[in-house]
Amino acid sequence: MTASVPSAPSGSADEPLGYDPGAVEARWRQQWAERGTNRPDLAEGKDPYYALMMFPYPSAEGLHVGNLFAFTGCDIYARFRRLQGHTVFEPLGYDAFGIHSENFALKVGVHPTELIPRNIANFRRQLDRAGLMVDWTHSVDTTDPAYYKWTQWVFLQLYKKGLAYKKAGAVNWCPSDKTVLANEQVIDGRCERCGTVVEQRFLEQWFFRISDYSERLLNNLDTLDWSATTKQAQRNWIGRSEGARLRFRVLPAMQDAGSASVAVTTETPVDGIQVEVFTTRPDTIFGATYLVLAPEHPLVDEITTDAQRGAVEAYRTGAAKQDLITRKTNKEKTGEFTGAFAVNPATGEPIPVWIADYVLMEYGTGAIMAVPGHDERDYEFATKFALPIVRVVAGEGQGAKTPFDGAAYTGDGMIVNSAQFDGLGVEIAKVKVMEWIEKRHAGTVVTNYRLHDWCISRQRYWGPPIPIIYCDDCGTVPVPEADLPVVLPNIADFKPDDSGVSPLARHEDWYRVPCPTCGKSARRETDVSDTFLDSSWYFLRYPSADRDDVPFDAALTKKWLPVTTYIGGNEHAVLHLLYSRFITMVLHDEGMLDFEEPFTRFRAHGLIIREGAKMSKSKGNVVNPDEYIDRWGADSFRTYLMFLGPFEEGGDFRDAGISGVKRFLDRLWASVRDSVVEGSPDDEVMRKLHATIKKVGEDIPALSYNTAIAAMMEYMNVLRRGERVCHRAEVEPVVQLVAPFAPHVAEEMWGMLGHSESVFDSRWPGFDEGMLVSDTVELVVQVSGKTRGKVAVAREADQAAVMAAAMADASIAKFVVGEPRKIVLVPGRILNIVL
RNA sequence: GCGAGAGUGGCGGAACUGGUAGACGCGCGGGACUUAGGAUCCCGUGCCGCAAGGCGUGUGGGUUCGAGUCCCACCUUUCGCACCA
Repeated sequence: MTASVPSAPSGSADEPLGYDPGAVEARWRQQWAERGTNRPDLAEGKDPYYALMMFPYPSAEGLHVGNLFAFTGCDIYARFRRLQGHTVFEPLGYDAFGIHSENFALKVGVHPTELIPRNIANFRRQLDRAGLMVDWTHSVDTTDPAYYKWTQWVFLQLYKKGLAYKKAGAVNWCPSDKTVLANEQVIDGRCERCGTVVEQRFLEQWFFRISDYSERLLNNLDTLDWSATTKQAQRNWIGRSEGARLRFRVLPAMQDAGSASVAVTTETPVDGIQVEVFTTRPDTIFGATYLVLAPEHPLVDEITTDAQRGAVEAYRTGAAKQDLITRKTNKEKTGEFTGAFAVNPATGEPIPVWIADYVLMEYGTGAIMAVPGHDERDYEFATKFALPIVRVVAGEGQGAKTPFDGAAYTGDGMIVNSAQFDGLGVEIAKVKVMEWIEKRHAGTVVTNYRLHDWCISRQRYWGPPIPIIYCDDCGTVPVPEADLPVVLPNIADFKPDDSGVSPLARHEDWYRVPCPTCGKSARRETDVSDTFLDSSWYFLRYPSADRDDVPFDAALTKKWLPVTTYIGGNEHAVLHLLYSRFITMVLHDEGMLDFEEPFTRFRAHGLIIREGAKMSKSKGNVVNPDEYIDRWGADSFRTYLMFLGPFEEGGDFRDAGISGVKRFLDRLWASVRDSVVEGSPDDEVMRKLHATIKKVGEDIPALSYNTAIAAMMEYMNVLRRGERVCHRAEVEPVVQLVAPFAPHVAEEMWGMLGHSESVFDSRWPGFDEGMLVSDTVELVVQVSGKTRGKVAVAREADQAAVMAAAMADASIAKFVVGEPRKIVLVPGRILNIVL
């Protein structure tokens, strides 16, 4: 490519400024493709840098500006690293399986196998003109059998390790999507996708034992360079709490509960029925005045007395029928007495056993010891049902007999009414009580996690079939790896029904297969897997995307992974990242990966809003990238997106704003075009240039793109002040600074400066520290803390010299009446004369 | 309720370990060049005031020579989690 100056935009022959982005960008897209500029040598490249962005779901609406915002942010970072000398791998693919695609296909009546390639083609067209440094020779499409073959392989690795299991259980069922949802997909009792109230159903589901990894998933967070909010979100989700499991012996059914105490001994707690509870407050055990079981608790039947059976059954039926939304939002306490009593292992007293829906079967043991004095929920319940409330913790100014003032006391304090533990602080008491409990075999210290196992089966069509075959003789048989992929058949009737099984179950010709072990007629699993499984390992696939013999090549993986920087949306801060970490840990434990955390650095980008409002189709305020790129060019569009606000916070897209960015690029382009090599660069301009190189080089790694752009604009203002002719040395480095943001026009300008190689094969400019300091400095002068002016003094000027300079300025001196009480001089910054 | 964050001009947003608040851009006002300009260039633009000057970073206190920045109390708001024992 020789240096060339394109003709001025059409219809404006006298146009003094401004390039034609349409022509420039098309030319450089073609150049990049021909030269292979964006294809790193994965095998040989030095200093590898893996820049990953969350791959998009290729929707029918096309690329969203939010996608482009994220991708551009990642691309700028990647291009910057390349300019610094790294071999940068920046892949992109499509997350095209899942309910979202399938529902859309159903809505428009087009089969997903037709729809998805069409959407992908459109995405690719849009992505191509966005100027991303993507290596399209290493892409993935999760719906491609060449990809999901290995998704199924991942399932088999977990299955082999005993980490995939099938379990019948209560699942969340969305009556609208007609499918099972993961707990994570239920928000406030509603389907996160369609908002329909979720029902409970009992189905056989495949689960992954992610809960076995709770502790590692939690502890490893400390080693990761992730934003604090993302780490916190993961911590909350994993939900570790330290506590204890305590066993309460249930007394045999009695006619008269009042006489129970005579039968109580605590010496033989292992006999008979016991209820195990989870608590984080073992220190309050002396205040446990009743037990509560979840309505679904398996022991309820056994312990309920004949007299109470009717009432208990009625309550359980009511609770079961209740959908999750009422159960979780209705805070009014309800419950029923089982008629049974258990022994408080600390006091030896009998306490009633209740059932109530405020106790959840999924958490802890599904049973609690109620300490109404020191737990708000228990207090409310005890008040409503007239159960005894005992104080066992006394706070500041409280004693053993201080009555409750309408609420539980949940604060810190001293243990009271608890025999030998009286007088201890709450934290010490937790330890001492548990020592005592453990000695008496009434319980153990445990750590509890909220994280549940990951339900990966979906009774849907548009996903990878789970590679399992059921044989009457051999039982559950994994599909041999050699037989992968289990190809998703192209069926016309892919609409789910409420039978609780996948549409694939209607196709015997597909599911009827010989058993891989014995050869007898057997049946395939007809469920498909969760989309989150597709995306839990795709980053491993990219470098090896052209290999069909292995999921990921060992040498390439060793070289390129873990991902150096991962950029994506906060909406995936919990699930996708957690699942990816889990799968990576499992493969690590199998010896297939030498790292257990896939993403060394993760940053979540912010959200783009439009004119102060959220973008939505219904409001009709969605930004269509095509229109803006047509009008302003991709370079201006990219740079404007980054200029809106801090990358990690997002910004407010206003149509008017983009013109300022185009003007900036036009000015730079004109300065380069008109630059000369004769003479020498201006000192002041060069000082500003070096300061700008420093600032941009610091801002980009911090993802502070908006201020980097502002710094370059500021430099342009200095550079062009007085319409001077620019020296080439004053503009050449700026082309490199702007290149990550506006890659096409940067290439164009680089060519205009006489370079034949891509600007991205040049090296990021250095700066000279010596250029950043000058001999004189401007010092702000304050009088009693109020700014009154500024004086120019030598850099090393001492206090006397600075004072003299200040007093020489009449507009400052007039405020200094009398003798200063104190003079504060911060060299290079400020002089404060205190009167 | 718990956890994390955020409140700065007409607007988006700057401000390093406390040191000229409002960089940069939009918008707006004025000017230049023009038949014209939604093109380009220059100047101005926090508020009050003719000026000198005063007032200003959600509110009220505090620390300091000096506070957008630190401390205390409160208000508003965004995002997670939420009957998790």
